[in-house]
Amino acid sequence: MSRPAAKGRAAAEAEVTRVSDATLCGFIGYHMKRAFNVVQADLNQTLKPLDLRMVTYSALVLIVDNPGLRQSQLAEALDVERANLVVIIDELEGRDLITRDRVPTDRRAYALNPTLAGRRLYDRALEAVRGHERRILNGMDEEAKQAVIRAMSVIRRGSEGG
Amino acid sequence: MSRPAAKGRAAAEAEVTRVSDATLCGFIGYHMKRAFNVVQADLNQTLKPLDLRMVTYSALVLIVDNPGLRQSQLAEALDVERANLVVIIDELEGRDLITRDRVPTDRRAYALNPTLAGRRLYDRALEAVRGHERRILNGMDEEAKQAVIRAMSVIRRGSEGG
DNA sequence: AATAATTGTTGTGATGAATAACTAAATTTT
DNA sequence: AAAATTTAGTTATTCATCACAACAATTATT
Repeated sequence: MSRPAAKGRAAAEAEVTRVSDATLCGFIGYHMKRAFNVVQADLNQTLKPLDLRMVTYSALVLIVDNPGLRQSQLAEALDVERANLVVIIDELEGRDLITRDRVPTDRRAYALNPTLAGRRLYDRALEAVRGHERRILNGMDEEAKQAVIRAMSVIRRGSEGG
Repeated sequence: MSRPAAKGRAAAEAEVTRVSDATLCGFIGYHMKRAFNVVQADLNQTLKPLDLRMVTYSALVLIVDNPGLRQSQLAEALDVERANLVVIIDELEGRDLITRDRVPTDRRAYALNPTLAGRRLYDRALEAVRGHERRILNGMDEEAKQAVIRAMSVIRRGSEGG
């Protein structure tokens, strides 16, 4: 329809010197993926000295901010399967960053609570991640940041209310 | 430092009714991840009827837009390992969407070219993905879109020039 | 000619996410 | 109260993805 067919045919014979991603650049999702790859890579490097990954970091933050929450609540908040959360919690508990406390009123459930070491690591991790964001956003002004947050929220909302 | 310790201790005893992700919401990366998850899920659903995944779709687009490019060029453009690109190309070739043509001037290399079926699927996929973006962006104005693209570019650039 | 580098390929191991099946405990139904 | 259903956490399995090493064929370098 809109694609100039002649160009494609002609170019097929010649050498491709510079690969054009112009079509993909027309999509927001493409830009998001490329940018997020960068963010993820840098964040994981940032967290490596603290022996944390993205998920363990997020889990720790949510546990410190919401002490006493259940594993199922955390799983839902993190958007991971309950089953897959187990190993994450195992890791944090094994490092004495959190405790699994039985809930007297519901003996099926565990209440997750941070230890002192967990809170200390939380503080260190938060500082590190703030630095990471300063680095990757590289002087982006506040207005631009807010615009991104608004846009991301629009995308997230859209998936809820079908 | 800035965290009100008393709140954490007190709340540890009570039930957690609503899980707060306020701390994580302070980070752009968190919003990006959550939003990108939505995008990825919807995009994969969108491409499923065409038997395409994100990577095979991107690969097809780049091959149609850059006919004759080498596998190594495509691998670099897609940011995947040459080794891992092989199976992707195998799939597209197996479905007769592209051809691997030996390059006379360099008999190590293959030139990737779309078939007619490949170009047809390209057109259909592009239309589908445009619909997908319209859906997830849900009436976001052009200015906001451009702001996102600019911001994502800032993040991407930052990772190149160290 | 000898050596090094490049292109595509194969295989493997680590990782992550999705699923089913299970135990224990709570809740609902009968 | 007994039975059935649901829920919380766990285990194991499968599957896809990805990084890495090693390799053959070809080209480039010295």
